[in-house]
Amino acid sequence: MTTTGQRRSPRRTEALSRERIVGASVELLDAAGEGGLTFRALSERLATGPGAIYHHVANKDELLGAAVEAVVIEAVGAPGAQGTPEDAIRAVATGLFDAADAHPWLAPQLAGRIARSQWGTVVPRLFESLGRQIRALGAPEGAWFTATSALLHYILGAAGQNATNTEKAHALGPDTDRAEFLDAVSTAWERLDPDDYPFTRAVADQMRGHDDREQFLAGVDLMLAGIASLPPSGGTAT
Amino acid sequence: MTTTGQRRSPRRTEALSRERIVGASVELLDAAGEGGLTFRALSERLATGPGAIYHHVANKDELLGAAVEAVVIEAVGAPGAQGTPEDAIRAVATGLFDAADAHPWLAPQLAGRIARSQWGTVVPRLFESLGRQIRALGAPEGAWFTATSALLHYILGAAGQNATNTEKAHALGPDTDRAEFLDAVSTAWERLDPDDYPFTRAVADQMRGHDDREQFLAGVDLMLAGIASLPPSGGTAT
DNA sequence: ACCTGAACACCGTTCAAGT
DNA sequence: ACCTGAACACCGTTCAAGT
Repeated sequence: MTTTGQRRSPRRTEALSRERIVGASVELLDAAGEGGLTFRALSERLATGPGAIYHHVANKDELLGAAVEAVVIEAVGAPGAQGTPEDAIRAVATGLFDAADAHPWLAPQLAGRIARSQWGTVVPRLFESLGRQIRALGAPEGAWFTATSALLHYILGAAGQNATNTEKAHALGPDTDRAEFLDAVSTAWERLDPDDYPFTRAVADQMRGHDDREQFLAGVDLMLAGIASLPPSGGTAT
Repeated sequence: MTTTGQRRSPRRTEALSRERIVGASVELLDAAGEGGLTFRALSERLATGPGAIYHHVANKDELLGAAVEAVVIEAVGAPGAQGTPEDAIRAVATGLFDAADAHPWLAPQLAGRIARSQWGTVVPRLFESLGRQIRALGAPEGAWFTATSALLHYILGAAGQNATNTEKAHALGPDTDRAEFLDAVSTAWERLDPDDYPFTRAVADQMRGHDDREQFLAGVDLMLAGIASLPPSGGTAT
């Protein structure tokens, strides 16, 4: 009957909750990569035993999925995008691009989950927000599904690749920046066998000195151009 | 080089080799999924101890990478494609599509490896064979890299998704075929909240009764249309 | 109801010892 | 050089026991 709330207050500093567990998981993943997320490391960080976590989360796969969702939802947020459909699509794309860059474990995780159709709530969300804009763009109805999933696959794939470039550049040493790393990659490409890899060699120089974000958005625009070029209706004849 | 040679024949049924190990790994992955590949299960199948494998393979990650490569190389094979560049691209695409369908672990593995830039020898190979055709298509040089990686990301993403559909359909029971499974998915989509998911609901009906391979190739054609619509040169202005 | 933490059934990997 | 297989240092997960 003392103090403010007179319900027996928890003695522990903070009660365990799914939210707190997911938050700590994201921190662990950011700090130590995918291998860093362990029920033991997690329970130590939360000052409990490993078994306690199972009261809030079914298993590790669900926990990883929840971490993915938390990060993606924070990144793309509310649909409140203004401007043209193209702008709205670019906003979703850059949101994922930046999130993948900030959380290097994100893109491989998300790509793997999509490939396994473990969609959770986040894939339908992304699909929906991209698809609405494709519809607004006036794409023929028969192409909606194809165009939306092509766009989503590209965004995730390219965002992930960029994130890994960042990571590998850092791994080469704190002084090494992206440009230096990309230069190393394109030099390696230029050393490929001219008979087996003529195209890759020809393209190697394009990697050098190109802004990744710009390259990424050029890819998005390429897809938009493809969509815009579709005949106005009934593409999927049978 | 078979038994004919009279060099002291090994007493064991067959000497261990990287090739045999990779072959057994693919069998294990096909039979029991990604979790089925274990150094213990593998060594049992090969009638050795787990330690023996390390004489031919550095670690599990390399082993998985080798399994991916073996399957992909068998699928897309030699570049000897004839016909138009479009046909050659479709040949690579359907090769990967079928391989992903036959080996459900392939697409998630490959997607994850690309996202982590663990390219091995197979990603450059795919990149090269797709890129050559994009060049042959007359795409502007500034778009080669972007167009090729967009195409590769789409192919892997969509092929993986299809493979999972096959798997999940089988999991529902041997009698359940794809059409039945896709029907269940689109019914679920139609039950989504009309306020939050208007687009996904609108698209749900398209899933029903559509041939997956056809849908997949429609996506490839969409990308080709985007590439064809590019201005003839110097797209990447700065 | 929630938490504890020892215990279980596995892993990948190593390494002395064999041939 | 190649193989053996016990041993090591981990995992995710469970579960009796506590509060």
